[in-house]
Amino acid sequence: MLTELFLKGRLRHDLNEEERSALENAVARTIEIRPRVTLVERGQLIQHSYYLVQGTMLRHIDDRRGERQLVGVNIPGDFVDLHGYAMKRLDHDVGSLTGAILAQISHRKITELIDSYPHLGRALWFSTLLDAAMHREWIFGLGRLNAEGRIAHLIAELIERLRLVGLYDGSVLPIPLLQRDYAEACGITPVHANRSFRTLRERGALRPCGEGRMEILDEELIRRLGEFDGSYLYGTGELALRTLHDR
Amino acid sequence: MLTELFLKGRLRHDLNEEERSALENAVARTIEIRPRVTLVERGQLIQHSYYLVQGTMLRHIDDRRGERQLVGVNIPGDFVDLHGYAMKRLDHDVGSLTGAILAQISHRKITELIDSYPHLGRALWFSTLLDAAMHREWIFGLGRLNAEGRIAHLIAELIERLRLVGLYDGSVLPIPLLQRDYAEACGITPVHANRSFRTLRERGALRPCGEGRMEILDEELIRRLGEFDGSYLYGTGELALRTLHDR
DNA sequence: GCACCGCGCTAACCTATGTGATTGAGACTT
DNA sequence: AAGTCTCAATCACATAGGTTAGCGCGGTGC
Repeated sequence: MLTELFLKGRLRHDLNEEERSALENAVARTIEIRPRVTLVERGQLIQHSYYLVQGTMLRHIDDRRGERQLVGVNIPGDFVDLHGYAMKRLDHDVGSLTGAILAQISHRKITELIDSYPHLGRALWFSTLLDAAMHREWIFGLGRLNAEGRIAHLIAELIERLRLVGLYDGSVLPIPLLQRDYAEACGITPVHANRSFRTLRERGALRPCGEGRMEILDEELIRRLGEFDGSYLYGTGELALRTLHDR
Repeated sequence: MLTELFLKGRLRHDLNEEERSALENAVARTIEIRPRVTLVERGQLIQHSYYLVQGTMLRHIDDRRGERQLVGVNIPGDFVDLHGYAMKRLDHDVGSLTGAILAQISHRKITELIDSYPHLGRALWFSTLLDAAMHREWIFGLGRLNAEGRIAHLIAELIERLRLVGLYDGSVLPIPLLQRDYAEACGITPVHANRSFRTLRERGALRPCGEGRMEILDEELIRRLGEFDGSYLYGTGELALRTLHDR
């Protein structure tokens, strides 16, 4: 099943079988793309959205000088541009970090899904609001943490999100971000990202383990340095749904 | 009419009379609150959302040490916590900057609205995605601009948003943010916010004009310093809807 | 086999921003 | 009238992070 990870660990148990298979059947086709290619460009009129089945995608805004600011990272189970459904044009670019497999769903189908399954509609809405919650947390990190904390926060978030969808093995962060990518996400220079990774290494928090991946040695420390509290991911914790969604 | 500013300058002409009056009739009551009070607290279970009729509201995340990071500013025409409809608990606090008037709409009513007027449902969704687009732009600003640029970007955004809803008179920014508020929004210290305002003043970009308000002397300069391009507000410009929304 | 290139890594130096303290104006209390 | 706040405005000093340059390693192309 392509969409089995959608909202996994979140509203999962709140989507019934009918809704889930309707979502599954809405997929027009799957596409496979290579690493570091652009999937959706800012400003382009879109009629489909993409659900990420495998791989990692990056979302970014570029400034005049071509400097890139990451505004989001997507992992399997995420829609990468569902907000494009209501917006029709994105304000940012979406591209692959690794090779990736995506399921394409037309906006027409999404309208049908929402009309037929109002609760699924709210789940789709919810998933775009999760993005917004992550954005807010990134704003917090950029505004209040130093470089080391920002990197730690990002890593802690990725670990937690991977864990929610069952893709974290407890030791290796399976996302091959370059130090440049961390720099572009954290609003620092690659040189300073390197410095920060050195101190993280020296503290025994993590170490590189080839192919751009990180071995996580002390997740608790990473969370502390990043002042990370994952409740904003609405998986577990104080913000998660504790009662059945109002259907 | 309470909700006349909702999506004004955006999808406005895309809401028909029936939808608009349905929204208007969904308002249970209006409340008035005083300056600098909390309206919705992080984590609290909510059953209503609030639409801002008058005044300015601030949304913020606080860290362990009580340091506050603003994650959004709301002006009349905005829902301040519509995302609470799908999330049930907010990941951040919402409070007033000035005295404010808000229209309360119960989540039950919102469900009815969406079920009866699918297009209005998408408009509501769209409005929460506008928030997300602003979040992304703030991430960009925090990541890529220096202190002066961040302040300029924030001011340029506020001007543009006020203009879209017809609340900008072309010269005074009618939002009495303190320098501390700018600092909390821009991830800098109040001392540095003060320095940055001095250089903005010296450049002839703006000047304070009492009650915490700013007189805008050179909007073009402010936009340039903040690398501001308002298309992400989906009002005018390359991202705005140019065709009728798919109903 | 050699040249190249991207990436991680480091050092020396410079600058933007943080820190801590002080001052004065205006509003509000008592 | 005196005391107390809060906020804008500074200053002197400390430091996180930017800049520029360079090195080595591994992959890739010729």
